[in-house]
Amino acid sequence: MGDDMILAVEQAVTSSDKTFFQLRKDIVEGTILPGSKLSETELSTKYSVSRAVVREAINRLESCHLVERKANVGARVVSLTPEGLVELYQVRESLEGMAARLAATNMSDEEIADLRELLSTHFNTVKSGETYYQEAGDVDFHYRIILGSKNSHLIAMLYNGLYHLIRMYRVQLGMAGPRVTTAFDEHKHIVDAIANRDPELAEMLMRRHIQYTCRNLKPKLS
Amino acid sequence: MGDDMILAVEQAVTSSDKTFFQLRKDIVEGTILPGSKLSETELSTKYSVSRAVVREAINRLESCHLVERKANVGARVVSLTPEGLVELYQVRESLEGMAARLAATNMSDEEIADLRELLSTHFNTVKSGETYYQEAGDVDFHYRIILGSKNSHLIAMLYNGLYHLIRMYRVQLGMAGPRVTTAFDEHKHIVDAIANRDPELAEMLMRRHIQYTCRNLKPKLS
DNA sequence: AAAGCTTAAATTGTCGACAAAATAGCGAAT
DNA sequence: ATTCGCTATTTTGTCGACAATTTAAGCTTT
Repeated sequence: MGDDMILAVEQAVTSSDKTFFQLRKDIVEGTILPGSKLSETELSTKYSVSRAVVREAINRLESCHLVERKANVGARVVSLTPEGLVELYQVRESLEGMAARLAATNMSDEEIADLRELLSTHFNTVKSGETYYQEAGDVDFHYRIILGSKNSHLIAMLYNGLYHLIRMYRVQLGMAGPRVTTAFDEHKHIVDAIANRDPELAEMLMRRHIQYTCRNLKPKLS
Repeated sequence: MGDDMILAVEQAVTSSDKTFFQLRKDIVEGTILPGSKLSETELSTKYSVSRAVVREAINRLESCHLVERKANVGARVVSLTPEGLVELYQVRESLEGMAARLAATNMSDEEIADLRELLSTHFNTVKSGETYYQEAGDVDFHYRIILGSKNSHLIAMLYNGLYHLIRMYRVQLGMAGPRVTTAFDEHKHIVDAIANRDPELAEMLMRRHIQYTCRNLKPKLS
């Protein structure tokens, strides 16, 4: 079970899809470095596809904010900056706060029970010292709450839009920090608020949680 | 001076840009009806461009959430539903609330003064009965605060992503409601909070303002 | 030696044609 | 008459080639 379980729902039907997924993976995981140029001809020979599908893939990457393109010039992988990280987490705080708020109303009792179970599983694996579950568990937790909001725009913006960029920052900063146990407590309080059907509190706790995460990541980049 | 002054910064350099802008305008303003199919060949003959540029334009429209595309099937203009409107305004409340919060910190004194001036101009034109400034004035107000956040992600998501869809709903619902004066008061309070450098209050007032707007729009669609 | 212009190479933008998939239409069987 | 299956048509996906723009190189000039 890898850390890309959240991608399971995406299935590549067309050749352009495959190229898009591959390119996104290479960018997010650092195989293609931030700031590097994406040559259409070069990539088309590398992946053995036409330039048209590479173009389409690059366009989609631009929509994810993973590459920047200038007309008649070309596309480059985005550069990671401390300011960019802060801006990204401000948006994330806003959207995931709203997601938690909505989840407190829209998640079913069963979904909440599943979330609790995930949390306890996560807790046991972390306690037994297997830290490599850490990021996957965290992503899964947040993802379920986003889905629990039942808001398709929210889901699309976070999942198709920002999460890959966030992960790219995480990878470049050398994975997660050491604040596993505190993050676990924060997650638990958020679930409690959702289970108590308290939208205000759920939003506030989620926003604080993300603020803490940002403060934890920020010093690593500068 | 039309209601598309906010688009002034966008300039079409490539043929695909023009097609994208044209298509977006036709969809947002209702020339192409919600739910209708977008045939690539048909559009390519209609706009006298190649199918490739139409494809690229449609892909961009999909990123704006204005069309939905299924592989090997085609693209359709999104359908407008009451649930979709609510979801859209939930996201908008979240993002613009954050924009107001950030604007309270990041807007310069000069920008705030300009905003105040815009508001008084708006007030005078409304008082003199020229209601056709209404929507443009409202959009301009919100747009300046979004820019004032100085957060590029926020700006991109709202401006390139959601505002056209919001406008599409507004057009389909027969333009704005009659709550001009109350909205003006709300705008004024928001500017006051920003001028007082009070992020918490600015966010809260903006969120309430958008909630009211949504409640005002909602009964028209069902 | 440095700056500016001219020309050559490389890259992106656009186009028409072919391949693959899905839809529509027709006919046969129940 | 309806359903199932087959064929034909339409539509999307992919490809290679050409056009337009940008970038790089070389030359001239000061």
